[in-house]
Amino acid sequence: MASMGLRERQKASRRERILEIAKARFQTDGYTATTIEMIAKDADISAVTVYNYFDSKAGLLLALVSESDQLLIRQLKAMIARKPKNLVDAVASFGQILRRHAMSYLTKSTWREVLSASINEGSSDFGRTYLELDNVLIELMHAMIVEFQQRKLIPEAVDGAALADCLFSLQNIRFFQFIADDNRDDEDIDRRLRRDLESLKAVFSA
Amino acid sequence: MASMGLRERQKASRRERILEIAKARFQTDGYTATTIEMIAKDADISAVTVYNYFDSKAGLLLALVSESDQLLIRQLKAMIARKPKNLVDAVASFGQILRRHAMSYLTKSTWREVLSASINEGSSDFGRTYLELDNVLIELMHAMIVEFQQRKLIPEAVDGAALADCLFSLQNIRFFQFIADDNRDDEDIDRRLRRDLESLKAVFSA
DNA sequence: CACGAAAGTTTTATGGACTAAAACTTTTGA
DNA sequence: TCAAAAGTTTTAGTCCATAAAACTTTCGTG
Repeated sequence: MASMGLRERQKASRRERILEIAKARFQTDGYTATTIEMIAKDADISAVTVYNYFDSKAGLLLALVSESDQLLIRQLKAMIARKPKNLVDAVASFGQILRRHAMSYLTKSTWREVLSASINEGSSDFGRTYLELDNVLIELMHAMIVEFQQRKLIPEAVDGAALADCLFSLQNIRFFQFIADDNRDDEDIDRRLRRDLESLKAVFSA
Repeated sequence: MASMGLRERQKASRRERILEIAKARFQTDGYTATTIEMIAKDADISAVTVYNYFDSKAGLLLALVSESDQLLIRQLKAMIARKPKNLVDAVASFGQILRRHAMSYLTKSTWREVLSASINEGSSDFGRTYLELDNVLIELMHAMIVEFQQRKLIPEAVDGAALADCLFSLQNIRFFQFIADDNRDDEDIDRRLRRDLESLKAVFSA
């Protein structure tokens, strides 16, 4: 924006610069091994200034994660546009896209930092950013369900928003479990999520 | 065990002593305000020795949490013995007991420390202890479902173990959300969990 | 354009979690 | 009784995070 004063422009560009440098560092040295001091030195600023822009080291990480969101959202939209045949497949694909996207971006260990910080700092910037992110995904799930309703594969009477929230949450806790355990692979979780949905179908269709 | 040598007995009693002292400190001063140094000083040992017994400050906290488990399990068993009328009520009660028990024991802020550490340290002692804890609860949920099947309220054909895992997980993520947000109260979550189950019933009964 | 206020940055100092290594003490078993 | 094993303490250090004071840059206004 040309309307910004010098101060504002400097602030924005410095923020970008910190993010770029942090990203490079995280990728080459890993999250835990890179220190705030390193990032500050690379950026020719003091460590305290980094804290001026980001709440915490994990906050810096989240800012990077949310950058990758646009891509994830596009992938999910593409999947929805492909009109999955049934709800189980749709939710399973949703989860799979999320997991694969996550793994293409960060290691499980680094994701654990993100998730753990997202719980611990519910009130901070970090927490809020993360919640927004989830809300976007819930919205997508909702859009998907509405499509199913339009195709008459789900009754109109069902509360789409409530269902979206619930199915997203179910998918999300399986994502947590995926991230928490290094020995659990994508297919493992896929099977489990499908089994979840089949079990629910089995109880509630009675 | 009388068969233990002096060394082993000392080790066990010192561990107990640290736990007791930590519990007292956490209760009077709160989790974040108490330092490992304080606990060590109270116990007349060095801070490093505390780390010799527990992986981390959060690990100390978890050891305390798991002490309270026996009570929780008894409450859940009592609820199951009361033969709830339907699955929705049963799962909702399950969640409610968990939340109330949690709140009677620690503040949300302290629970956030527990949960965030449980994700971050999936491999450590901490993570394993926490997983075991969840498994016990899943087993209880399973027992409850088996009862429902015996009472012919759920078809025999349903995979009880899978369903238990799924319903527990759903309940659990709502617990996470309860803990993550100071402004969300027990009833709030109760409504949401019921709505989840009703939505699922609505889709899958078609 | 000059000057004071506002915003932003750096320096300095501090606290606390956690780790590693070396020195020391106690227990144990032969 | 004595040496090895186990456990503890001291010491020293790294890093995250925060606070306060001093300093520099930008901005709006007369």
